[in-house]
Amino acid sequence: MAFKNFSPKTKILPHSFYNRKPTVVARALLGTYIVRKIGRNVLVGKIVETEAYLSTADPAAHGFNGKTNRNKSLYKRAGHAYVHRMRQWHLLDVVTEKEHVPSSVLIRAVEPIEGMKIMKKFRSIDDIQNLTNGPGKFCHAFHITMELDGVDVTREKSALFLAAPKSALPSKSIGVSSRIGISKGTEMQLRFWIKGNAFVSR
DNA sequence: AGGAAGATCTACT
DNA sequence: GTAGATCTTCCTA
Repeated sequence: MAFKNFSPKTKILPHSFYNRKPTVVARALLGTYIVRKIGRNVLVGKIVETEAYLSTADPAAHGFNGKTNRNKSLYKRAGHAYVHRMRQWHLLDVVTEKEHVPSSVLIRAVEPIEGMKIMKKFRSIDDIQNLTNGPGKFCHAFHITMELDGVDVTREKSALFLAAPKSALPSKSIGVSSRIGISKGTEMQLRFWIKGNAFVSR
């Protein structure tokens, strides 16, 4: 597989990376690479915006009212994908903390790194700026569907996994605000993004 | 059964 | 800045 902007030798993020508080993981995920394999094609994006969801202490978290058929992947071990639908869109979380604790980090936006042609095809648009700068748009561009719900993202053979950046992001360059699009838990400062990055959703 | 709610997006003013 | 499209799940609002 030929890459221009991404080395496939980059280290995959292990289970221990995710097995921490969602606030810690949400910050640590900024600048990491998300890799989506579709047949012979590979899409790569750099994560530039995340939100933390805090298990049963957080009224905006999907696990707040307990386990259902829809959110059951949230209760898996850290490092699994939780995919759900929001109207006609899909949204992607990665599960954090230990098994049976429904905390997670929502991937809100990425910067396209590899496979932009395919992303454009999935999105049916040509504007790179508008390809992945929101949680629904990103999942559309990366063809993240319910098939990926519950997938282990710590395995390189999975259709979806995450890889570490070359160098860590200085904490100075991380912006913090309240979360977007929710009606409860809006007072908590749980949204994080890379300051100045053009692919942050707003 | 049926309806409301929901971690969105686009197109309009 | 706001309205409307649109789809699945869950609870009876």
